[in-house]
Amino acid sequence: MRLTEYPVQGQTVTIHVVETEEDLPAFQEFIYQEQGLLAHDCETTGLNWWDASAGTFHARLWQFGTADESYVIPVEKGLVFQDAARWALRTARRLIAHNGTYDLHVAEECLGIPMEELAPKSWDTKLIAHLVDPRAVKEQGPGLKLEELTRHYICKEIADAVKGSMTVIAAELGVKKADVWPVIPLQHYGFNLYAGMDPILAYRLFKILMPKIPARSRQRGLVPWEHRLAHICAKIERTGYLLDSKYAKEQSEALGREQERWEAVARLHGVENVNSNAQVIKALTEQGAVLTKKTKKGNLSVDDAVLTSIGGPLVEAIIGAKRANKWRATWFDRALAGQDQDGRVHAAINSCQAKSARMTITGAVPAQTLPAGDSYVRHCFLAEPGHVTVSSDYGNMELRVLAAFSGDRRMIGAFQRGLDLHQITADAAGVPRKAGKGTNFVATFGGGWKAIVEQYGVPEVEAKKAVKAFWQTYPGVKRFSDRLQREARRTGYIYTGTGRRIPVDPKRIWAALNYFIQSTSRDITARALIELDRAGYTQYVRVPVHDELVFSFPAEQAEELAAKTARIMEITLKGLLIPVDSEIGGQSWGSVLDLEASKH
DNA sequence: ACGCGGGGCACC
DNA sequence: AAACGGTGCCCCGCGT
Repeated sequence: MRLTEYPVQGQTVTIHVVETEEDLPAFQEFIYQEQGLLAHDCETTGLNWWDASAGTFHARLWQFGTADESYVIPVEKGLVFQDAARWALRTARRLIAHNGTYDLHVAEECLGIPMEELAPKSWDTKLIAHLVDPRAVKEQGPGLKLEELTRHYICKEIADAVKGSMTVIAAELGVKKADVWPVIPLQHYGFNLYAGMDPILAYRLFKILMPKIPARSRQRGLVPWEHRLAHICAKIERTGYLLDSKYAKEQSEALGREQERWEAVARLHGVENVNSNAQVIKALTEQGAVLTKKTKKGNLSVDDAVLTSIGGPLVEAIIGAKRANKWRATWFDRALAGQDQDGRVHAAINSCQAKSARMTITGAVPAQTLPAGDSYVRHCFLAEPGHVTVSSDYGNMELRVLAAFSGDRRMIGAFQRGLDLHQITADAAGVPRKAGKGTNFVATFGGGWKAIVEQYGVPEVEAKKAVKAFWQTYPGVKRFSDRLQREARRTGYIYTGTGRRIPVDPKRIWAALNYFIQSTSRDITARALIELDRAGYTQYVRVPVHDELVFSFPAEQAEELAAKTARIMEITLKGLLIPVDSEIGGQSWGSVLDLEASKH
């Protein structure tokens, strides 16, 4: 056993590094003592937990700790150490981890503990931190990463040391930082120190953050609710999504050829690198184009709108090459790179991530950013053999949430009678429906007439009229927005419909309404996932996409299951239904879009 | 070599 | 009175 002492907040913490079997009794004694509440963490060879069965991923260290003591177990060394870690995880009555979803996957894949066993007794400091303050570091918030939270709530020096330690080790070993995890010697001093600190920090954060959870959030039950949701998302991650790798490869190659063709054309016109805006600006200026549009930082802009307005063969080549490259790399190559042994891909579903608590879905299935207009990319993702894809989405979710919580009679009445809200707004202003629709959406963002002009291509006169009409037509919405802004000005926060507290920047006070709408809407989808899980449907869920759930259902029961799950998803808020519409497609996700397109 | 900000673009 | 809300990722260019 190797002992290292380290100063934290004026106290000394002790890290015990287990080296041999003889060290294990002391570890077991520690677990017996502290089994009521234990923090844990693991270090692995990479991040692709789904590759464990392929032998290209494994756990190296497993760490357990309290506020001032931790044990580092070298599980890579052999079964006896794995047994010890497994026993400790099973013995603990409550577990704390930071971003514990990951550790649950690793415990399942590498130690054989079903996540269903650990999840009910697990607490995640990332979720708790989000309930306390969801802001990212770049908006002056604490952030959500362990290192960021350590910096904000514990101390800067330790955060810097932890962040810097792996960089130092990588330099020392002469490898890139990203490649250090599988090659660093198991007994490396700095590695064990870094690893041993993590559960200590997580434990301390747990103690610091729990009392800071807003009373209303706690009373409304958000703490267990978010944990339950995170576990459901972990199960969806585990299931993964079947990839049509043949199709993905074909499309990737076709896009690669297209990219090369366009790049050759661009070179003929003097642009070596189409992704270099500096080169593009230089070449276009030399051609005589006059660039006027500026970026946010005041540089010359060469975005799609600018390029399209100039036109010509060079512009065509630049747009074509950039698009082909981005689509190939972002959608097809990313999916192909993430395949497991069974040809499935596993998204990372960050169940509570954005300021509004919206999920983000990253990795091999970036579900929230897949092109929605055509089915080209979504054809990659397949329901199981013999299954079909079903997409169920909420209709007008955000506007209905606004109507329900604002209590605006006219907006509620329009939805209840099945009227066209966009037309109502348009008629009130005497403008085309397009301007009315744009206004309805932009108003919920806190936007003004300029946004409607830019986003919807509506003439300035119409946009101005429509915005004015919106606030006059829906006075309840105005009162609701004003009330939220007053609350935000007075306290710095708003509370959502589910009791979640969201900070509002006083310099952007108009955002209060959108935070309420966006976050409350997110919680409606989250509630659907929880209710579907209770009813046993999680196995069929492939991805959540804000106001939509994508399912893989056995073909012969698809209609029945689609109907049953849609009824579970639906909810009535203050008397107003948030309806769900299900589309039953073929095997691929893309086929649902094709079906919708053919209807129109 | 790496991190990061900026630009651009994919989405709800 | 008006106010564009929330993301992730690819790429470049620059600073360390």
